[in-house]
Amino acid sequence: MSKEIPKQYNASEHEDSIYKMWEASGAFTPEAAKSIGRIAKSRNPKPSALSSKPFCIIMPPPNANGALHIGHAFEVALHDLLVRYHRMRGDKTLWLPGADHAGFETQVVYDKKLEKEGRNRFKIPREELWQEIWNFTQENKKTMEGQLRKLGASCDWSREKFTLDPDIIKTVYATFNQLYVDGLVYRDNRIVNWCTKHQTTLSDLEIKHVERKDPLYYIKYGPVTLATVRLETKFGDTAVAVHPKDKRYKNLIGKEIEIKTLLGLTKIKVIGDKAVDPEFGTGAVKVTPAHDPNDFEMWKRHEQEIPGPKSVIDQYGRMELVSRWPDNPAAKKYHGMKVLEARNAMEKDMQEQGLMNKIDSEYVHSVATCYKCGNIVEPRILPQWYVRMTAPPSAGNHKSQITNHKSLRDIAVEAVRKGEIKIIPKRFEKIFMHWMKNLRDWNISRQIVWGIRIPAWYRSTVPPLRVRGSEEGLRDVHNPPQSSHAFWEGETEIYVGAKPPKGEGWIQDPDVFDTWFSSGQWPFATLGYPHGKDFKEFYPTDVMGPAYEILFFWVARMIMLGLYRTGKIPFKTVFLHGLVRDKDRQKMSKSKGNVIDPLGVADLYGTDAVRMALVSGTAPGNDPTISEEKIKGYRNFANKIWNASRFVLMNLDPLFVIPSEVEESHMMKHGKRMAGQGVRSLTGVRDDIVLSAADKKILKELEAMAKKVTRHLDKFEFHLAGETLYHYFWHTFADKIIEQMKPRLQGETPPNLPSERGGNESLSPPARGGVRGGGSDRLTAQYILYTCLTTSLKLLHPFMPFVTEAVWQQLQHKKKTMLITESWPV
RNA sequence: GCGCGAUUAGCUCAGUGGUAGAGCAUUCCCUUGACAUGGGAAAGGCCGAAGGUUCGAUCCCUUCAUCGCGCACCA
Repeated sequence: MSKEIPKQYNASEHEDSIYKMWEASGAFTPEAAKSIGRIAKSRNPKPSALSSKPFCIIMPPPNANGALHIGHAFEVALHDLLVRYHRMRGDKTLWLPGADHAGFETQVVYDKKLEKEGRNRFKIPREELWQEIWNFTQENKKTMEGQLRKLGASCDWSREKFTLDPDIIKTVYATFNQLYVDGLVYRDNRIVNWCTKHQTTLSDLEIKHVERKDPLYYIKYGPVTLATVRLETKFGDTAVAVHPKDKRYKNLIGKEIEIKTLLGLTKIKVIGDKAVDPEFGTGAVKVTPAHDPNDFEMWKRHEQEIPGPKSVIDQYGRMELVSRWPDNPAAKKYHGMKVLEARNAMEKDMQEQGLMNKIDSEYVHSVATCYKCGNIVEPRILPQWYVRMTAPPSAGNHKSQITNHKSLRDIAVEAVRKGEIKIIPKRFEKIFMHWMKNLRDWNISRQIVWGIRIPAWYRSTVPPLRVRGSEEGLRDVHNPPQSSHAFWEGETEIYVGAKPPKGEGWIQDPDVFDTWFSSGQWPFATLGYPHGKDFKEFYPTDVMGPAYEILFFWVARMIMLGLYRTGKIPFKTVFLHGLVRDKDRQKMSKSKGNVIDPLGVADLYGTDAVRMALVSGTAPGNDPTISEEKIKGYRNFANKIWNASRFVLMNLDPLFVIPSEVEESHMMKHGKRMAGQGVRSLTGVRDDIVLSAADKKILKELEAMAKKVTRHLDKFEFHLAGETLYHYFWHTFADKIIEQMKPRLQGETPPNLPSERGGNESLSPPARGGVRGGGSDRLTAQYILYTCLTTSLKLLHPFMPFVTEAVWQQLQHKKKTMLITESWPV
């Protein structure tokens, strides 16, 4: 047999066929637990470590807009590790894979692709564009499935889901409908984050605040001077606000003041609002409700006193003035300019006209930008759908399962506070709470094509307004069905439902859902809520393990929507992992050229090496660092496993020891000996094996190591479990135990004699085939090596599934088994 | 502004209320019958700073410094 085993472990020779073997065997399905349980039971009548309880992980569905990156590989390694461990424990284990259409993210990726091709999404009819992106994602999805297999993901492919599957959409629609009935979603026309590049609104989470240095202008407004950065929005001013108790301005509050602007003389009202900080600037601010969220709120508070919002910037971030001031030459001058362009022009003009007091050019503040393109977000007023986060369902028509009329936020906070949902590492619980505290209503409308279209219908008595454009007319850019601007003013009736109600004139909302609205329902949607068998068996799921960066985007929403819809938490444990960085702690990016393609390195060094390198050396929740050197190190470890196994295999006497019998019999012995105590030990043996005290110590150590690994795994301390195994296997098993057993395997060394390195070969001739006198000790040595090896292989399997299975397949069992469905040793 | 982390060997990181750990890198030795993708040895640290609690602190507490991250309606 020894001659058949090559000296080096060549991962690529084994991985594909092993994966096929696993997949074909049905080992990835929860039903495989039965056979594990049965085998384990036959060996151990009281299998304390085995259960038939369900264990379920829903895979965070990778975005179907590209290939898997190293971060996915990391996540897969962690999940697969957990899944394989629980499967071996005999849990009825389900790992449900999926892929995400990833609405806006994919739209952005596809926009770039179109751009490269010289095309523009706004010029492609909706259905056509949708079909194109559909094909694009289906391609990517196929690629990803292959990559997940390559990474060894032992997920149940028969249950795979896509976020645009009809049953998922049905669930999402039902949730939206229920929320609507409960008054937890509503449509409102208010100020939103608008990306002028992507031509869509963004949720508060999708904007990034960045520090910027901008000029702070002190401008004259009649009797007052006020400070502003956004000079260009002054055309949209509807009031001047001061603090109600500010002595400087007290006498002006409630009065109209006459001001001179670039457009000429006009009047504006002064209001008192305590949101104004008297310490800042001059203590007086302009109120521009159409282009500033604060000012919008301020207007809401003073709706009776001051005029409504005056929009002066269009959807592309250009000044839009002539429709309001058709005959004003100044309006014509700035009209059509980009915001910054207009600001600079106005600065100059105002200085010339003496309207500017001073400019503070050192002013540092933070501005909202689009998290994808980095462009400054332009606040605009648009009708959108919102999820009510902090207020309870409206009384009366309340049909939801939320008890005690609590808000979505409160039910989620409570679940975490009570410990029903545990977040690991714990520090993220604090971060979670902090975020939840500041939560505001969630805009779920997006003006893109790619996504789940909002099931809302409007009927108007007035025909929808055209979008107001520049004087030259609209630059043919606007594809009406893609935008919702037109609707609000014409909406007189709203209907929520997948299909339009009876009657004429109903138009569907052109917008799609924020992708997180639908993926927030992923756990129960994938399991077939409410009647699915899987839902009943596996919900609440056990572990949700995404990157910490989507704690708010996704995890928080899943908790809220899961609780809302099913009345139960969606998962018991949130296990957050970090972002993979290179060895200099740099974030990986294509532009830096430091990306490591997981599949590429897996081809070179083996999937096991990549997985182990990602899992080892980083505490949970921290960002792992990875380098080719590190992967090489674990490639060497895989080779070590291979060669230590090779040695053991070469030294097992085929006539004397049949591995599976040794194994099974020792397990059975234990079962008998330890029955009732609920603990199995590895030191019990067949009657024909005589263990010395030192031998027993080796086995005790093995057992202690196995228990330690198990403890670490149960506490999600994968790095510690991995390190323990690495050290045990290499520096205890290979370096010490094997060396110690070498002389005994030759049948000449009496038991208990400390091993000596065979310095003089001629004095210790090879004794293969067995020397009668030393037979028992030789058998004992084989037994010990065999036990240490098989136990280690089992423990290592969740970390390095391929090499361990490859070795396992070399063990000539009487009954052919697979390591993936073997039972956990302790 | 509010919040959360980090600071340990040259590098990347673990870890513990009681003589400080790994991998890689470095130096030296070993073509030994499982493996040179190997083996043996060596060197390397006031565990960010200052206080406090303690018999004892790298670890717990406070403050500070530096770095990172998250949240945020400061015009």
